[in-house]
Amino acid sequence: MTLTQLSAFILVARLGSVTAAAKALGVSEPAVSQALSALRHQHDDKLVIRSAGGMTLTPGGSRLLPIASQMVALGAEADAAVRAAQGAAEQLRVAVTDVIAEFVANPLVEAFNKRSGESIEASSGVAASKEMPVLVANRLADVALGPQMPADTAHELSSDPIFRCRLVAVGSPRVRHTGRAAGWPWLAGPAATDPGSETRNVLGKLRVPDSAIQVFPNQTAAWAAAAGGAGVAVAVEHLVASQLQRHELVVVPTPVTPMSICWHATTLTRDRRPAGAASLLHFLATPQAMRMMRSPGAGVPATRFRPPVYVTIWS
Amino acid sequence: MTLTQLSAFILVARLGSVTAAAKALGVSEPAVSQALSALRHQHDDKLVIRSAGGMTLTPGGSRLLPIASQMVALGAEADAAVRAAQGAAEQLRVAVTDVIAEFVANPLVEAFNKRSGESIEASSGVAASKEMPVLVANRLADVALGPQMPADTAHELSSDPIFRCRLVAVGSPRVRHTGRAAGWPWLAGPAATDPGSETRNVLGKLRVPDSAIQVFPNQTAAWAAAAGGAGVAVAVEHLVASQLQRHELVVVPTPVTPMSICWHATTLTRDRRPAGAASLLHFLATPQAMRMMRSPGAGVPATRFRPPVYVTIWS
DNA sequence: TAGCCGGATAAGGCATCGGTTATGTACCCT
DNA sequence: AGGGTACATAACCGATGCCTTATCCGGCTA
Repeated sequence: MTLTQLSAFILVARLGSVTAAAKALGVSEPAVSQALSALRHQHDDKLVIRSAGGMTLTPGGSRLLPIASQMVALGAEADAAVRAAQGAAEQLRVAVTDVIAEFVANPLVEAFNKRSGESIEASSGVAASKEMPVLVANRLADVALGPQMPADTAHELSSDPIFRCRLVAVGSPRVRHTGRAAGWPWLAGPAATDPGSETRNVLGKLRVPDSAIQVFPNQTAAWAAAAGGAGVAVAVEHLVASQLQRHELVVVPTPVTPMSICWHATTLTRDRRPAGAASLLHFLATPQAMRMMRSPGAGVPATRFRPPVYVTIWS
Repeated sequence: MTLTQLSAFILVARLGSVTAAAKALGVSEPAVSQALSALRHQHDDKLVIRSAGGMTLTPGGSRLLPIASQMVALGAEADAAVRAAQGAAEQLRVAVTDVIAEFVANPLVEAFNKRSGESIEASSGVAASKEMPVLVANRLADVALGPQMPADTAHELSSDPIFRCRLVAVGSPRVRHTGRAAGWPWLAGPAATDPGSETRNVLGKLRVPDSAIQVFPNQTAAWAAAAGGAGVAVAVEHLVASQLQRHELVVVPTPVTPMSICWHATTLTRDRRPAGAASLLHFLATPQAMRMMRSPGAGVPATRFRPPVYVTIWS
């Protein structure tokens, strides 16, 4: 499976014709046909089949197309990325958990970039807690912000505390939540799907069944739904401070909350840590960074906004 | 640049040693050394250099590593995806704008999947409005939900209205917004960075400068900040109904709002439309779907939640 | 300074890729 | 049924990929 073969397949799928694809690629028709044949043999699937109105995708082909597309796109991107890096700023990749991504990652990264001038360019990506040690150990991320990492067997990683806060359960002031917490309807952000997250930890300790958890596309939406009376949500206390103050939400006591937690920054051990990572760790200890972690939901200027990227690993 | 070469590079970067990488791959040391050499020549960058404590990445190499990683991972995924598709459900890819993704895409897709039994498996991805025609025309998405698409020159696409609603500006009831709208602080979700979105359209018509726009990671967060008095936000009226009713937000009049808009579903023209797409269009016209688009922010069960995926195109 | 270790390079062999031209075969359309 | 269009296959060939063994070179250490 080579990139040229995939390109041929993509064009056939997009244009609905082998000959058109060949013309687009500037090669003979059998060249494309053969590339297709190679892919078909390897995957043991026709991928595209003749039908009225051009070649159409088989189920297998329609799965392959987006993947192939991305691979080819990445191939082009690879070239550009390396070229752009010649004499460019050091790049710092920060993996963060879902909650941190939603509330503090963007302003934090933005401030760090501004502070370090043109020399470092940090960017953040969302990752599951369980993946973070792997991401950092394998150099796919330089720093991870999230729960404390278990001491690494090979002593390759170090986890430093950066911010202490409390987890609480919150609900609408107009609804009384009584009885066993496991029986309440629970509302959560994507963090609830991360087995290593503190949110998940709380739900687990309360023995809340999956069927009682409604997951929202982001944490703020879950809290808004809780304010509307739809159920109870796990929240980082200081991040809902304004809703608590305005009495849109109230704290609901449970057997395990309030719970003290501490965000940690995980990196390689000091000797093998890149300069940018060390610099970020230093920044995280400044009053400016503390202030940003404490005050939730500051936006970033339109020109600097980056949509969240989900980081993936390959095992 | 082949996948084997990239794999070799990845392992060298991760393990910090050519020989270790060779051992891991089960080949001789010159094999990986040579693969590395090929990449270095192609990109005209050393990528990894000898240094104390193993091979370390150059700036170029550190840009390449995540891309290479993803390519190799996708290579493995491709195989699995096609195999899994043999005799599996038809896959329907729905591209949606940011606002739709945040509020209605998940419940809608979930309900559609349930309704169509095991035969169709729909999934949604976020895309910029401008990219949607390209995504659909190139078979990278089967259906796009968003603003109306301009009539396609080649008459390949058709855009059908599915839901009519109103855009308003909202702010805190405790703050008076007077004077020119362009002077107010504006709070927005990622939609503000999509040049083709209705939100962007409103901000443009009001001549709000970029510097006056704070972008939040999601729309709900922007509204929460507006409720806190930080500024004014563009909102789809029925999606903030509950906040309006609870008087956390009030409508702020502007010269261009309230503005009537209409969400559209864009697909290939009927004759070349896949069966699943036709089925979804039909579903979108049902009262059940209408209800879901009208009532904002329903969560989905934990087991069915999918984090948002940003769809990209390759030109 | 000699020796060693780890990476780079050289040279050679086999397989595959990626292209060509020529030919076969399925399907649509009078 | 016949012709035309479009995809698949065959046969061939040069370039490259990918692996081997052998050798070279640059740093570190005894």
